[in-house]
Amino acid sequence: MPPDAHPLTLADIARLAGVGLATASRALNGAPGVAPATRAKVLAVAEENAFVVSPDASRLAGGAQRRVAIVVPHISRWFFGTIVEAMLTVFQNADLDVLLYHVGSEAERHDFFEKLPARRKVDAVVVVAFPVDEQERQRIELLGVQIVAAGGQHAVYPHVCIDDVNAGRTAVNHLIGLGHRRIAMIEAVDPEQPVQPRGRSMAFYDTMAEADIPVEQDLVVSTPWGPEQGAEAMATLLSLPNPPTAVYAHSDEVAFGALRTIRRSGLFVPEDISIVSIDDHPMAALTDLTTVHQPVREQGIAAARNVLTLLNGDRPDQATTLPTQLIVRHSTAPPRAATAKTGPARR
Amino acid sequence: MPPDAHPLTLADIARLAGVGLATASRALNGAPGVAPATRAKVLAVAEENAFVVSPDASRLAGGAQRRVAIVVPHISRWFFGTIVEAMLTVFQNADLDVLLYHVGSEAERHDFFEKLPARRKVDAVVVVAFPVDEQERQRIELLGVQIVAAGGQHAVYPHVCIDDVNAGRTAVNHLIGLGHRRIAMIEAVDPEQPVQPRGRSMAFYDTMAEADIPVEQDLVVSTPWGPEQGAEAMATLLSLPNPPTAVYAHSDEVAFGALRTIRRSGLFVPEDISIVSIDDHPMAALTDLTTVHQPVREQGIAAARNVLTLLNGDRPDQATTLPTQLIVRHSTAPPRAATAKTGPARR
DNA sequence: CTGTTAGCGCCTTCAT
DNA sequence: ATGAAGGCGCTAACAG
Repeated sequence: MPPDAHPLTLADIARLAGVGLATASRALNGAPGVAPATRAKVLAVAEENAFVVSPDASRLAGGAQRRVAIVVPHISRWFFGTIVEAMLTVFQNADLDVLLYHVGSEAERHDFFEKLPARRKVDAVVVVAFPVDEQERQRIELLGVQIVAAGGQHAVYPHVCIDDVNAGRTAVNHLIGLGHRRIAMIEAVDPEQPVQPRGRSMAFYDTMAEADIPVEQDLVVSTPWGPEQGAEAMATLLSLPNPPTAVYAHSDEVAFGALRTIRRSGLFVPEDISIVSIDDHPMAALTDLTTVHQPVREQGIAAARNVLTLLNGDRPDQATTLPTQLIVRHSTAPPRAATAKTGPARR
Repeated sequence: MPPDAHPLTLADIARLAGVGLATASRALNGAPGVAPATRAKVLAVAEENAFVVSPDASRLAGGAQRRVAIVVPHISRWFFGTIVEAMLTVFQNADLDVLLYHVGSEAERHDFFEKLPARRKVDAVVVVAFPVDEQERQRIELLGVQIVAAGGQHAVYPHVCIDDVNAGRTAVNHLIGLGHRRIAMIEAVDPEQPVQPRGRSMAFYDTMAEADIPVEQDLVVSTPWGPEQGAEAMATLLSLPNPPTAVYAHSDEVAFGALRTIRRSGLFVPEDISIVSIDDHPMAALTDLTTVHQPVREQGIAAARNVLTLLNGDRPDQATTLPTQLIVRHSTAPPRAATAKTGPARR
């Protein structure tokens, strides 16, 4: 069949199905008030001709657009890529088009909130792992656009995330349980973000306090996210007069860098130094890194479902917190018998 | 200022600027035939009110949509995420909206080519690293949608890629130059794709032939992409009666798995066995993996620029091949002196 | 150079 | 349950 250079319009479908324009529209949109037989006929004709309603015209005329926006900071990183991939799957199954916006910097993010709502390009927006300030949120919601968060922090709109504090506590407690006391933390920060999530850091201070272990400020080092940065941070830690026996890193990717530094220094993991982090990146298994697993795909799926619910007119759960789980591999062990620390060396 | 629940329209801007509707339209679109002063005035008013033309209405009325589609197989993987991130940056700077489609399976891909053109949702589509068959291409081009490829193979539409054969040859020659003869290949394939890129495999056979080294079929193993798969493939290789002294892997991620298997077997890299691959994944540096670097961001940027050129009415280069480069780290070394077992076991 | 006038493809009352 | 008519916000001829 010769491909028609001119895509069919709703009018064509209506004619082919032998019904009126309005009826065809109602049928395609699943609107009520169409005889089942009529609807089936229209749907069949549409199917045959690979016809899909034009989202552009549809929304111009006041309908929904079946289009959502995903706003993400660093899509090339595993966490973000995975969560986006999961959401895409859900959205595509629901026949929603996805507009992707990358907001690495403050400026880009400002730009996004400036331009998107201005034209109602989408029915909903999903922000991945970054905060939206109250002004931005109001601006966008006033325009009737729904907002949902994935993989971030608590918020006033529906969001799905993990409990960072809890994950961090699990990691640190694992180290403490092994008998470590000189525990360092490599804090990962995003220099581009005006406000940093604090959960994973708080977890450290809280857990240490509960165990009555004073934290030395030298043992806490902040660094931008990334393996190279993790490597440097670890170098700083190792150059201390009295280095730590264990390290808690905010993220696996930071830990990977730290691991390299440790090994290049001629030290062994976990014999000389233990390391634990959060995420369970695919490379963690290959590196034998003990870490706290977080369900990434699941967060994306849940967030996408929230959008579907919202678009469906229902109210999704305000907060969804997915469970994390400690995965013990071989990067952690009791500290070298310092003096007489008879820790319960399970594992 | 109280955000207007009703976004301004072109008519509003025209009125505020004291000009006619058409003039405002022309001014905003950079169309010719507008007095500089008038244009400035319109632009100023638009700026003040954060007004942006509605792509939906614009395209409905026959204008461009300033919207492009990116079609990508596995966005959660480093290569794809990075290339998409690069393209996004370029597109956002050009004020183009990006529609993202994930096509993991054949079915999804079919779906894409079925529905997208049907409604002219975009001005152009970029396919990332997967082939488009002739029928699909024609279908889409007949509808006036431009098509461009990134990170894939040669094609009839503008494409940017690396020379896979050349990259592979570089890798294999490195091994041969070191003195290896029992060289294995771990071939990565995508079970979902009907047709596999052959460049990296051909490179192996060609280079071996040129060096007059017969390739034993046992030393070639195919596996789906992925670290775990690479690990298994390596296990197969190691269980051979006469294992290879060097391995050429199609991709770093596969090599990572292979590395683990080797080390878990108690063997040392590169003393006992050398390994080289292609990509230069960020973890390659951390793993001391010798690899052939390919410029990923650059491929994305070039492809995006091609789209801009096309949208601008010009013809971009039909083929852009970006250079690759061997990065020698510490996963490759001359083979152990065949008989004597005098390994300098550094590390 | 600038304003006026048709639609673009669709959804929505409003009738029938 | 269905058809007819108006208009969504904008661009592309046309006039002036």
